[in-house]
Amino acid sequence: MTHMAASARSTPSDHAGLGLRERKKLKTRVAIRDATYRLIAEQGYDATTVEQIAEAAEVSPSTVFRYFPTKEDIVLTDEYDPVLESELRSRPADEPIIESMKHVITKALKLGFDEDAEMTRLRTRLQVEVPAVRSRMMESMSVTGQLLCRVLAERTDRDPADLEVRVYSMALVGALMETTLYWAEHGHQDDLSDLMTRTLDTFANGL
Amino acid sequence: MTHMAASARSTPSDHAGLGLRERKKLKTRVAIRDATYRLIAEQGYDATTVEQIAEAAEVSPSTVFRYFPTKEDIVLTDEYDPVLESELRSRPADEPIIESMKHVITKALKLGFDEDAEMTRLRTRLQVEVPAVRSRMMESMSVTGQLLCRVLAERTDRDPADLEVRVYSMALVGALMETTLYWAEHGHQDDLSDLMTRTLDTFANGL
DNA sequence: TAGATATTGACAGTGACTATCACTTAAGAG
DNA sequence: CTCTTAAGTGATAGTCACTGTCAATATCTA
Repeated sequence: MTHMAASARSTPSDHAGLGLRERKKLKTRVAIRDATYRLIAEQGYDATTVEQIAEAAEVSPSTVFRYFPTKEDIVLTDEYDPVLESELRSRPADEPIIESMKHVITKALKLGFDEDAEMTRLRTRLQVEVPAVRSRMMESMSVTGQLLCRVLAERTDRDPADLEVRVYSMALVGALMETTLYWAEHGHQDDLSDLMTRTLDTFANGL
Repeated sequence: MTHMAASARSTPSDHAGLGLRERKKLKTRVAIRDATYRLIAEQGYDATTVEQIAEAAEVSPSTVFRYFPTKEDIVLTDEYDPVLESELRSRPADEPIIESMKHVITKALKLGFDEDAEMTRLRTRLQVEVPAVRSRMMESMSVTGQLLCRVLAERTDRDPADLEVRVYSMALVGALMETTLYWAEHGHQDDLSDLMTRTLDTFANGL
């Protein structure tokens, strides 16, 4: 879901009664992400080195890479795919997929989005402006695509590895991603929910 | 079109009556690509450094980067987007887009593909196996997407920047790309034309 | 508290990519 | 044909993302 607009500063299931170790890890993770967003907002993406991020987050560069496999991932990583999946599964099984997506997306935007609109805007702006970030976002597409494959396969009683299921899923994910880019390219002026609705209608009915 | 299967060892409009300079450039370009494919086939993608490529192609590393912006581009770059565009435009304007795509793709596969099946297989295999290559391929999607936007906009008499046009185009390109991946993942055993036909049917009619 | 284990930082790489500059070589004018 | 101009090249020296290793430290468990 990185390619959509859901934000993710605080993880879905924040610090519960975890051990000290886990709590520290979470704190470090958040520290790195916050430092990254701050520095990038100040200096831009390319001008911000991992070393600077490490220093700002008060960890070593090694640690940064232990938490995030690549620099782009610091910006992009979120944990909303599982949420999306369970939300989709909670919709009636005979509802058309497009309808389900409309509901789920609208809900997701209402909830997760207002919560931290600033970061979502920065993130989507980077997706438009920084090739490396866009590229990584597109890779994340295939993960969400696989998720969709599973759900779709279940609903239509097919194999998730079927060509048809995979094609339909990736086409859909591609459509959603393009919508987010469109939104960001136009300065986040439109209402994203409206755009998504238009997208899903186009997807269902053709041009 | 990098994400599709069209190959491109010899450029479409090979060495005509170009000046000596142009001919040399073309030779260098081909030398770099051939060296790259050979080394990668022998040692794998990651184990092959740009330095090795430069040495094998008998140029300096600087020159390699003058010809190709990134290492992935050496593998991926092709020049078939313009061909695709003109072929698409040569179809009757009132033909459904999906039909046009079927014709154009089938034709492209028949022509450009048998010519150098070996390289096409290596290329698509790398798209599956090497994340960096897949990632770059996905970036090239958006270029082909824009191409499709132009053609579609013209046919349907809309603005190529319309959300609907963009969404439809990217969805279609995503579908085609997924098909190529599917083909490569299954060891290139299916007939790619058949797969593409199934894909376009799914795209037109839904799941 | 003692010992197993997880997490970290320091260090030393590798390799893709960039910028600069002098040098060679092809292209065009007279 | 030759001189000028500009294109193309190679060498060099960098930057920075990212990897691997190892010793030190912090947490957990018994």
